[in-house]
Formats: sequence, structure tokens, C-alpha cells
Amino acid sequence: MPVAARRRIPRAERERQMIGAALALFGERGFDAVSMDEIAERSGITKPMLYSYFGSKDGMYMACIEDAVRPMIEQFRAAVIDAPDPARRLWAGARAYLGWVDDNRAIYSRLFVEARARGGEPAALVERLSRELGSTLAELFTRTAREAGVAPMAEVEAQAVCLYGAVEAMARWWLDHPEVPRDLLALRIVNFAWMGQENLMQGRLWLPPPDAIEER
Amino acid sequence: MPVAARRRIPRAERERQMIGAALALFGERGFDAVSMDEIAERSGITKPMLYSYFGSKDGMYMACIEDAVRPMIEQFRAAVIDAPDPARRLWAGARAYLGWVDDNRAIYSRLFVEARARGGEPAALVERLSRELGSTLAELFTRTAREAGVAPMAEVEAQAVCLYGAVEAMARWWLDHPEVPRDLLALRIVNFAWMGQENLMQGRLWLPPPDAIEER
Amino acid sequence: MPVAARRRIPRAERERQMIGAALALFGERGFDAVSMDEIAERSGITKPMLYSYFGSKDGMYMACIEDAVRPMIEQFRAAVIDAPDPARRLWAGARAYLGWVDDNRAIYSRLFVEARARGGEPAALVERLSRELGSTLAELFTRTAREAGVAPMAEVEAQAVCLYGAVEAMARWWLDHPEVPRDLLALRIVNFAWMGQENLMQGRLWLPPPDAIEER
Amino acid sequence: MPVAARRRIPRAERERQMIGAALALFGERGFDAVSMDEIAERSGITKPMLYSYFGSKDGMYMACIEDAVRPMIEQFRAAVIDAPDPARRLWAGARAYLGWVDDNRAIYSRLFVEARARGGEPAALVERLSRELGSTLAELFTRTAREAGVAPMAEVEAQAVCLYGAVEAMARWWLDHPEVPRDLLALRIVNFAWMGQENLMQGRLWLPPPDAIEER
DNA sequence: TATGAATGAGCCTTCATTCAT
DNA sequence: AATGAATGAAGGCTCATTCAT
Repeated sequence: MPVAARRRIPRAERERQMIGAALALFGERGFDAVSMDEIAERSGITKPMLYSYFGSKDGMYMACIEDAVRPMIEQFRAAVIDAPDPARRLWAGARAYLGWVDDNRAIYSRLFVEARARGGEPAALVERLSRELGSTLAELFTRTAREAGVAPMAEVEAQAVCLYGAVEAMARWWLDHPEVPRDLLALRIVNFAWMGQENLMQGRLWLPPPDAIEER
Repeated sequence: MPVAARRRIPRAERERQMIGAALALFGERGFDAVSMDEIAERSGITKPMLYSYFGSKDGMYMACIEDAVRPMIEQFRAAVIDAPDPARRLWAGARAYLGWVDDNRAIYSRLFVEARARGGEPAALVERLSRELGSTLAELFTRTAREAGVAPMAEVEAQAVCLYGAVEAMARWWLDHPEVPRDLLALRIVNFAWMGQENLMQGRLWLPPPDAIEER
Repeated sequence: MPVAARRRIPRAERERQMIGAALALFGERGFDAVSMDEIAERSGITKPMLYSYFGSKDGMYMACIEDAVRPMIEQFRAAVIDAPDPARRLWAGARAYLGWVDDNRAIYSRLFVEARARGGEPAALVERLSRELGSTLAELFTRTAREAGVAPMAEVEAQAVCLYGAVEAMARWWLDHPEVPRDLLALRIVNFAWMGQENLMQGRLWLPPPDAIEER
Repeated sequence: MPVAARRRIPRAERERQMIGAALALFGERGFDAVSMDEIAERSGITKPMLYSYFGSKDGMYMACIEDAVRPMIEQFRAAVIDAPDPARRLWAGARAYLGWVDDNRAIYSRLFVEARARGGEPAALVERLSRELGSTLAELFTRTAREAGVAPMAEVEAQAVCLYGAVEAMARWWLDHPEVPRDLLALRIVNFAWMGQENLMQGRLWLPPPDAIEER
């Protein structure tokens, strides 16, 4: 009944209202614990409008994810591209990623992790977004390898996966240790990843001793 | 009905029946898509019994998680303790973890990942279990440092977190690339982690150039 | 946009567009399964226009019924009036009716039958239309009786009702047996109705034996 | 909250309660205008019970139809079987059918007619029930033909369809003319159908004049 | 102990209908 | 005259949870 709400509002703005409310709620309590009714009430827009804009609850969820995650990817990309050498690229990337996590703690822990677990289209979206990040990382490693005068290894993807996992774990851990400054975390990540990379780049591989390789 | 068939089934066995059925269902379709009715039907035990044993659906879920994850922790511990030197410890630990993942793909991807995302008590349980793993890892690093004649750094926990994240990421990635043999994954993990660790153990740290440290 | 394309479309044509779309949809899926949104989309005319022309979904439905059934009544009338003798009148009428059913199978089974079942104004309309048909039939019988030199019985209406029921039943049955040729159906109807009528016209009535008439 | 309602009540009785309420409502207002909530309230039983017993609204509807129509079929069969000669069989059958319609006016006009129009499983059920009636009618005709010393015609089914249609039409017409006594209706039906049959049984067929059979 | 039967609550979705422009 | 945007109101269905036996 708010007369103001019935006024016609440009499509884009309405969308922002709805996504804002939904993002907050999903962040607070997770997908299943939030009902479309609540989102409608919180955004001051009626339910049929939500459906008209997003089609379904999953659609709404995906819009939120996209809306929240996309900027992070951009930030990350920008940070990484500008850095002059491998280690600094890592450093910049880690900082960018953690910076976003810092700004979006609730959202991060909910959307990014939960959506993947729920399956369905939202999970596919997150997967797609993750792959975007992953490919950026892979480029990073490939470039590094090339600069080091080493042919890009087939292992590049695996290294990227490990790195991304390490960073995510750090971010998750950070949620429970907010007092640790971001740069310290970034520093640790770089040490973990780069100092290892450095050796790998020189072709030094550890191989398991023969007697350790046997039956599964 | 034959008296024998109606004999009271010992508590432990009942419990195994229920958890078995629930674990299978949760693994197949995830927490939300499984109803208590289904678990009752599949296990052949009536719903009030489920509630009498586990108190709630969350309780049931937690019992499943515990039941599935506990053995993995034991395997991991055993593998790590028996290995003679740092690198091999890593190698053995990674193999043990991945071996369990391999045997429990559905369960792993559902329970371990999903439960964390859902929040609430089950997430807390998973966190607790993860921490058990983490502390084992931390011990690993501490021991390694001591053996290398280096005082255990404050960084030990962070390194463990990174390692665990990298391993989890590898495991998750493995779900989509089942054709890659486990030992290759383990090898990659060791190279990623250990070859980096080796340098760190020698006290060589990378520090960001002064001009890169500034405002957030 | 080209000015020509935007020219005001005469009311009658608009109406035909809307009714065409609505009739097709109602025929395909029935009243309840069709939404005003769909009709708007299919006809390319916006919803408020639909409401401005027909007032409500029921109104729209009634317009469709009228539009579809009216021609049949005309055809039927024309066919019946032209025939020279009673039997041939029946024959012509049955053929006309079945011919229309044949051309409008979907619409017939949906609109004519369904509308009656749904009640409300649309049912009343169908009833009115049916009565028009019925009165034509009654005229038929009356004329026949008079030609036979018999005073029109009070039974005329009842006979018309029976006949109409028989014809409708045949038409309904036809929907499931489309391979039967129309003329065979018409022939059967005539034999059923006329050969009975012939006897009645001669004043031969069957009366139930006295012992069969008692309390209900 | 009625304490009495929470008492455990034998399955059969509960079912009667629910079907009673549903039948009344469906009869009063038709399928679409009745909600499961209303049925629950009127029967004093909660909605989940309705679903546990009948599975869906359609299932509930079908149970009502079956419950209402089955007795009529039995009555009809019994009446027809006991009658000694063809005309009296018709008479008895018509009276039985109309007797049931009389007792179930609301239900008749709604369920029997509406269900057929709605399609889906309920329509299929009505079709099945109608076929039961139809086959009884066909037997009737076949028996009559045999008794008359005539080989049963291929037309038997068509005649049964016509008859059934005529009777239904009469019943429908009766809904609007309740003052007409049942036996008069039955008498009219018999005259319409039997007096025609009599001639057919003697092999006298009307054939359309050659000039009336041409293109469609 | 063990269960069949029962329930309160809530969720996603859709629709006919009408403002505000 | 014509429309995009908005809404109030239900509706069917499912679920976790608990009596009464």
C-alpha cells in the first residue's frame, strides 16, 4: 500500500532494490532459510514483481551471485594485470581477492560456498565464475613460467587449482580470525605459493622414493 | 509373525541401519532434497524411532557426517605418523586423504562441502572435524621444522591452512577429472607444498617491495 | 516506426485478432489452463486492451463461444429449412451439425462441453445457444407432426431433447472414433430417431405394464 | 485443535468424512472453485491428511466420483437384469438412472459432466465408468436383438451411444424442470428409444434418397 | 519399545485484474 | 487509445515434528 512504491520506477533501480534486499538476506541466513516473501517484504516490492524480474527463487539467487562476485573478478584481474613481476602479481592478486572477501564476509561465506554445494543452475553459475578466476590464474602461471625462461608445464592448471584452494582456505580461516591484517595473509600466501614456485621454475621436482610407489 | 524375526535388534545395529540409509540418501541428493519420511522408508525404521535416536534431522545429518569422516581422519593420522621424513609424510597424508575421497566421492562432495555451506550445528561439526585434520597437519609442520633445526614459526598454522585448502581444492577438482590417477595428484600437491616449504625452512622469505605496501 | 504500421486498427479487426488467438488457446488447452497473459501475447495485443474489449476472462470466453457456435446454428438452420420431408430434414440437420463438429473438433470438445460444466455466465450462454438449437429442433418436430396430420403433442419438446442428446453423444463418441465417416453417423442417428418417430407419429405408444408403476 | 479430531479414527471412517465434505463442496461449486483448504476445514481434518489419503486434488476428486457414481451403476445393473422383456428393461433402466440423478442432482451435474470436460485422470475415470454403463446398455440391446430373433447388428454400439445420450440429455433437462415426475421422463425415453428399436428390429431401415448423398 | 496417524506452518508460484503514464 | 508495471489473493503441496496407542 505504500503509495510511493506503486510509482513507476525505472527497471534498473527496481532491480537494485530487490538484489540489495535479497543479497543481504541470503548472506545472513542462506538460501533455504530465506523465503521469497521475506525478500519481497524487505525490498518493499511485491512477490509477483520478483518473479517477473527473476523468474524463480533460483534465478533471484543467481542474480545475487553474479552481482556480488562479478566485481571481485574485475578487481582481481585489474590488480594482477598491472603488476610487473611474478611475485608481485601473486601479491596483488591475493590482496585483491582478500580485499573483496573483507568487504563481503557474510556474502562470501554463503553465496560462493553454499551455491556450489546446492547444485543446479546456481552451482553451474558459480562454477563458471570460478573458472573465470581460474583461467586468470592459469594465465598468471603461464606468463610467469615463460618469463622464467621455462616452457609452460602441463602442471600449470594443477598449480592454479592448488593456489586457488589455498587462498580460499585462507579466506575461510580469516572469517574466524578477523584480527589478522589482510596484508599478513597475503604475505603468507605468497610465501606458500611463490617460494615453492620458484623452485619448481628451476626444474627441481621432488619425486617420491621408489619404495613409496606401490599398490594403491 | 515368527518370534525370531521380531526379536529386538541391538541399538548399535539399528543405528547402523539408519545411518546407512541416511548417508546413501544424503549422498545422492543432498540435505534438503531428502525427507525424513524417505530415510524412514529406506531404512525400514519408523520415523519416531529416528527422532528418538537422533533428535532431529540436523542430528541425523551430523551422525552421518561423523560416521563418514571419522575413518578418514584415522587413516590420515596413521599414514602420516608412520612416514619417516617430511616429504614422505606429506606424500602419505595426501594419498590417504585422496584415497578416502576416492572411496566416498558422492559423500565427500555432498556432506563435507554442503554441510559447511548450510551453517548451523552441522557446519560446526564439520569445522570441528576439519580442525582435527588441521591440527594434525600443524603437528606435521612443527615436527618438520624442528627436524630441520628451525624453530617452529608462528606461521605454522597458516601454512597448514594453505596446505589443507590446496588439498581440498585438488580433491574438488578431481571430482570433475576422475581419470587423473591419485598418485599424480598427490605428487602435484607435494611439489606445490613441499618445494615451497623447503625454501621457507631455510628462512628465505619473499617480501613485497616497499612501494607495493600502501593503503588498502 | 513507419506511420502506416502504427495506424489505428478498426475495432472489428482487433476483435477478430483477439478472439482468434483466444479461441485457438482455449481449444488447445481449456479455459483454466490458459492465462490472459498468453492470450495477450499470442494476439499481440496488450492485456488492458483485452479487458477494455471483453471486461473479464469470462467475457472473453463467452465471445469465443458465441463466435464459434453461431455459424453452426446458422448452418444447421439453413440445412433443415431447405429439406423437403421429415426424414430428410433430420438427415440434413444431423449432417450439418456433425459437419461443424468435424471442422471444430478441438473447439467443440473444449468450449461446448467444458463451458457447460464450469457453470457461471459462460454456461448460461451455452445453454442459451443450445436452446436456440433445441427450438429449431422443436419446430422441426412440430412441422413433421402437422404434416403427418397429427396434432403436435406436448411431447414435442421432450423428443427434441432426446434427439439433441443422442446427436451430442454421437458427436462426442465420434471424437474417439474419427475414422467413422460422417454420413454413417448421420444415418445411424436418423434411424435411431426417425424410425422411432414414425411409430410415435402413428399414435402407437408403449405403456409400462401396470405392475411396473409403483412408488419410487 | 478439536481434541476429538485428534483421536485416532479408523481409516474407513475418516475416508467417509473427507469424501463427504469434498463431495458436497465439489457438488456445490465445481472443481476449480473448491480449494483443498476448504475441504480440510469442512471435514475437520487437516490438509496433510487429505494428501496422505488421496495424494492430490485430482485424486480426491476421483475418489468422490467413484464414490458417487458406483452405486448408480449397481442400481442400474440390478434394475435392468431383473426385468423380463426388452421394453421393461429399458423402462427399469431409465427409472434407475433417473432415480439416481434425482438423489444426486448437484453432484450429477457437476462431477459427471464437469470431470469429463476437464480432462486428465478424472476424465479417464469418468470415461471408464461411462463405459461400464455403456457395456451394460450394449448387452441390453444385444439381448433384445437375440430375443427378437435378429442377429445382433454391428449398430448395437451406436444405438447404445444414442440412447445413453438421450437419457443424459433428459436428465440434464430435468435439472431445469424438476416438477416433471420421473416416471413421465422414463416413459418418454422408452417411447423415443423403444418404438424406434422395434422397427429396426424388423429390419426396416431408412436410407437417404440418392440425391442427398454427395460431396461433404 | 515402537508406530500409524495427525498437524501447524510455510513455501514457491501463478493469475486475474488495474493503476500511472 | 494504449501500455508497461504493479499487486492482492490464493492455491496446491510438502515437511519436520509429535501425539495416542
